[in-house]
Amino acid sequence: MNSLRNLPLPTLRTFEAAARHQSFTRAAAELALTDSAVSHQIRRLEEALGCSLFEKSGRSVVLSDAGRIFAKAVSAAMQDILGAALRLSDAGQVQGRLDIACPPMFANTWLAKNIHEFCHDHPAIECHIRLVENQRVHELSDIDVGISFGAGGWADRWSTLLSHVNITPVCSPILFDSIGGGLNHPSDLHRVTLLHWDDGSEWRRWFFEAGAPGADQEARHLYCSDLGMAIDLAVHGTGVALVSDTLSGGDFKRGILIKPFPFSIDAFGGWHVVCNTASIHRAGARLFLRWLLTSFGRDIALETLP
Amino acid sequence: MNSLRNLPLPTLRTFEAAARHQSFTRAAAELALTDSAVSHQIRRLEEALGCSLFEKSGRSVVLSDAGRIFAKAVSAAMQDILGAALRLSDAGQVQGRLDIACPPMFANTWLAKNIHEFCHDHPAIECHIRLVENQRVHELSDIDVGISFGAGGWADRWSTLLSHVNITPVCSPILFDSIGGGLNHPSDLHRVTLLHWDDGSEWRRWFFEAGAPGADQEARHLYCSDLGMAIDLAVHGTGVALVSDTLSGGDFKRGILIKPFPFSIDAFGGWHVVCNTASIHRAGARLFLRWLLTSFGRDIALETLP
DNA sequence: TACACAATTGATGAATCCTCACGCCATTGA
DNA sequence: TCAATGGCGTGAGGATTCATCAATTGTGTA
Repeated sequence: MNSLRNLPLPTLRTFEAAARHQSFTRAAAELALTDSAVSHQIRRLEEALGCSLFEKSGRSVVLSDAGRIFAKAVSAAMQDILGAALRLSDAGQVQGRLDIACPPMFANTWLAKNIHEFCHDHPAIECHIRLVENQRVHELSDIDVGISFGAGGWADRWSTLLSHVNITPVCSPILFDSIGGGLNHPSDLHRVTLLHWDDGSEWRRWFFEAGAPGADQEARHLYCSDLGMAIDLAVHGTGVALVSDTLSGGDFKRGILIKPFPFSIDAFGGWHVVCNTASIHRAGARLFLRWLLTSFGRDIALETLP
Repeated sequence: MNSLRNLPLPTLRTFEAAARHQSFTRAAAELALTDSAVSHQIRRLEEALGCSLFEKSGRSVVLSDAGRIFAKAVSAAMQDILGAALRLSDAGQVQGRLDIACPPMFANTWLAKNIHEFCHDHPAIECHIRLVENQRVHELSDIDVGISFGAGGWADRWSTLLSHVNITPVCSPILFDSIGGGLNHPSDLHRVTLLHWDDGSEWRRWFFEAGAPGADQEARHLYCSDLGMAIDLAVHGTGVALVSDTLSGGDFKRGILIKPFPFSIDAFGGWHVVCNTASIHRAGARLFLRWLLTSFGRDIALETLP
């Protein structure tokens, strides 16, 4: 070893984790690798260094003398590098363009209210927010991060849940009053227009959960591509929308919307954040994801980042 | 950047070199890469960190503020890791088997005399020396390092020159005296047996350099696979060998061999060390190469190590 | 004795990395 | 002013490295 020209650097990260955990399995879990990958890497490092870093003890491993010496240096060095990288982030040094896509609904109710925090922390990141149909978030290839309502698990992208949503029917007081006899039972909804912001499955689930027959025949249906639009329609008395009981909290307070039924159901979908696989290694996107997930109290989800 | 899970570590080595030289080209030269590779790596690192590390200044490049901060941390960290790796080497911690192949000649005249140094410095390395025909060094796949006489540039292996060799004809005094009229002119050699340790080209070259016609017709020829064997044959008066004027220095002093002609020629070949491409990343082999090259005063050659 | 756990191995497939060829821009010198 | 040169950037390709899978060994536990 006369220079580190030939030291396989990727193995150092793995070694550091393995040394810290004194276990290949736990290191693999931390790094989102297989046990096998860790084993291979340690072996490569051992060959490069020419000495064994671990010794088998029973069915686990412990650091050898050489391993202990090396682990000390490596973990300190890694810490320093990580520290320096973090300092760059925290100092607002991160720059560049960040393209975000989300449905208008999300922009209106959450992003518009909160994004200033992110912009303040990272003044050199130039955010471009594109308001697109919920479904279209997954079709765009020229965005870094997207927010979308759905069931999760989209192909070719990393994604994680931002928040579950409890949905309940909402309508304007005027509509409520205009219905003879009010809305006392789910089946009363068959006489009003049902506002959909999806393909209709959430309403179907709601009727199922409410123990009432579906409204396929009798009720009128109006479909729109955005949850916010559905709320707007509800506000204007066009019909009853099935929306989050918290996102439109302000409207409830102001008396613009009311909840005719006292219960909510967990929506089939939820708000998810998705990230382009190409962008996920870039600092700007990662910072945004971190901020978003932290804001939603989903710190655990951060650890699933590749 | 929340962890260094996603930091591409190989780029750090490149960045460190580029920052130190303030030049991609010089960094590329140091790391034996192309300019392009360096450029790509820096770009990848910049994307991961989210900030530009270099700024263009005219047709060269200088560290940005962020770059300077990061370079400081990275170079220190790399130094620490390198230092730790070196400490393992120097502490004789390097272990494992090392298979070395060389012709008997080299083993007899040099390796046997000097290998104890290496063994002393690295007691945990188990050296296995295999004496094989010169040519066979390049055929063996189960060796780490080989030493061989030849022109260099063997396929699929790393190799470098250990030392040039000046060759001159040698024979025993008895043979010399037995020739009527002695060996005064190159053409006198046509009356003796020429001892070859190669395919005959070195003798041909010698006759050419000496300005004498070749000896293809008249002289007797004896071929053997080892230079040392040729010397032994010369010592026993079998013929005249064309060998290094230094490797058999002891024999000259003891009067066992004499040099009939006062000049030497630079042999076409030279002693080379070759290294298996699989072994060249292993510490044991690298330490051996370093020791060998340093012993032969070929420190420059170390830098050509991949 | 069977089972679960941890690490290892070899082969295969995927991702990364490097190079090549070209392009760009700034400096140099005729 | 116009090549010529030197240093860096870019996109496509091919080679190396890396990670995974599936099977194996060896150790401890029920």
